Amino acid sequence: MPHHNGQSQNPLVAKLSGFAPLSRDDVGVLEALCSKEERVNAGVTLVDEGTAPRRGFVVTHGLACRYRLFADGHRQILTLLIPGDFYDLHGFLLSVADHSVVTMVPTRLATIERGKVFEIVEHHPRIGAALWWSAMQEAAMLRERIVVLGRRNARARIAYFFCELLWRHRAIGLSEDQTLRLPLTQADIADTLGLTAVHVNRVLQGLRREGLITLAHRRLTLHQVDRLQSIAQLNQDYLHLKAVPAAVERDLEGRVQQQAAEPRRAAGSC
Amino acid sequence: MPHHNGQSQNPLVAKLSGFAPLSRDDVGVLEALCSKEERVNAGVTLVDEGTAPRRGFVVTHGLACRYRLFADGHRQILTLLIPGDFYDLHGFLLSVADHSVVTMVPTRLATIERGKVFEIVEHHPRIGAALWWSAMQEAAMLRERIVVLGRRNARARIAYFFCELLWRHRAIGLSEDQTLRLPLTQADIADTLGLTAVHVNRVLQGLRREGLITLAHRRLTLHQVDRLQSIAQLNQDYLHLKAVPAAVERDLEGRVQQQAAEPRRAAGSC
DNA sequence: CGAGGAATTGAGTAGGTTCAAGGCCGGTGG
DNA sequence: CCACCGGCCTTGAACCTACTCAATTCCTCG
Repeated sequence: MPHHNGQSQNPLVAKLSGFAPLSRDDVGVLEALCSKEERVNAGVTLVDEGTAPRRGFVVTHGLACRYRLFADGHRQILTLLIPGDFYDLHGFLLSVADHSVVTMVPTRLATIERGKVFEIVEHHPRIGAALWWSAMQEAAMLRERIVVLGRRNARARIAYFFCELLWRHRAIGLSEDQTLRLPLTQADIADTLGLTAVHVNRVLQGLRREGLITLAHRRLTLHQVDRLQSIAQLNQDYLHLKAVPAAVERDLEGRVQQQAAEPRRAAGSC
Repeated sequence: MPHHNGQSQNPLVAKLSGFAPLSRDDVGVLEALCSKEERVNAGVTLVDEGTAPRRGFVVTHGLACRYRLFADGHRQILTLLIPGDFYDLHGFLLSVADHSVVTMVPTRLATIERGKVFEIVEHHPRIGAALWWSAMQEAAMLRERIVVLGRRNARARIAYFFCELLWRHRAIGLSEDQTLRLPLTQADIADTLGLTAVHVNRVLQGLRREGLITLAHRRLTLHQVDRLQSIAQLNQDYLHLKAVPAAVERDLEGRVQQQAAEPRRAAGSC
């Protein structure tokens, strides 16, 4: 059972490998899925709230965000899309997008043909399982944001945000040590965390003064991750970014074998 | 093509019917799924953060909530589970629950056997599609909460919360007119919206004074839904609670037929 | 080198919290 | 049927976090 282990160059593979053990074949399929990259400038709207999105995509390089804009000019960033993250992977033809997506730096995408993912999942149950876990983790992150916005002050929100970013970047092999690329303005951070740019500025200065972070030239370094985690009141393992628990792996193997023995059975995943 | 239309007594059927047209057979399967009800008192912990949840369930009567508790005694309610809502329907053996679930009134549940849903979905693509849409709508609601907590004041948060509740209750046939059962304390509302009970109290008084709501004896009435929606800065149709767009129905029919013609194909759903 | 976005700083304000006390109401037991 | 009890709601006052508005400086990029 030849499973892929180390971190791939391909961020999608790296991310999904964290959720389920992928075979060499699985990896090939995912790499093929990302092969036709498209380059997009910074500030390009990929999905426009209120219109029907054309098709899904995977971010392979760069950075984008989902956001909502309001009449009064306020903005709320919902999630960042870093390499390996995707939008409407299943091509579910939303009639109307309830939020927009925009690139924040020059970015590369692989657009996904409608229906393609269903096909893949059918023949690659491990990919299906990984996508399921990925969706569950995404939901867990949304819930965590609700907690953060509902019950944490600015300092804790920012500490949380930085810790989350570090972990996500590590999961796709984009952060050796405690440093990562962060091409966000303070206004972007504010819009992510429900704060104002002015206040973000002041809190960042505090964190810098205490030697907890360095943030300059679009690079963020967390000097004391453990202290930041405690400021964020962060529950170490909420993120499901850890290796898939052994029980689940056994479960998956069971289903894979079942499928082999009984070809009609659906892959129990999408 | 005999599809079920009107609102069923069964809240799960009513809810899923809003997402995809269900056949008589589909409805029967869902009703069977909910047949073994279990009665639970108020204040019973169904899932305990930090432990492995035993199994998934559907709420058939009553009210529960997902929440997180903190060392300092603060609480954040993540989502309410009203009839028709479910927890871990797919029985995905989470190694550790990242939040707790507790009943808020005497409640009836149907517990779901592990693997059962995979089986059902395999043979009932319309149910699979409906569950997919349900999951997407749940994610949309989580995103909306992020917006509400990030960028709205207390008055708008509460107006939003009440509008959402009304719509959700209507979707399952639990609200004629503009009234619904709301057995929450002001502290519960505060914990849902990231506020304090004291402040919720003051804002509620304002809404009452303006004749916008009545909230007493565990019953909530919205007297001017349109005005409340505008206070909430609510985008009418974000909720995906509307009828499934025609395009998606066509798509579903396509896939259903495809499956009939080519039995090996997975149902593209779970 | 100039221009424009981003970061920084200051001062005043507001929305919401905190702490604390009192009143209401529903349910329970005598 | 009434009295009691505990949880919930209500009110007041002081405080504080974060916002707003505005001006200045710093960077970065062309």
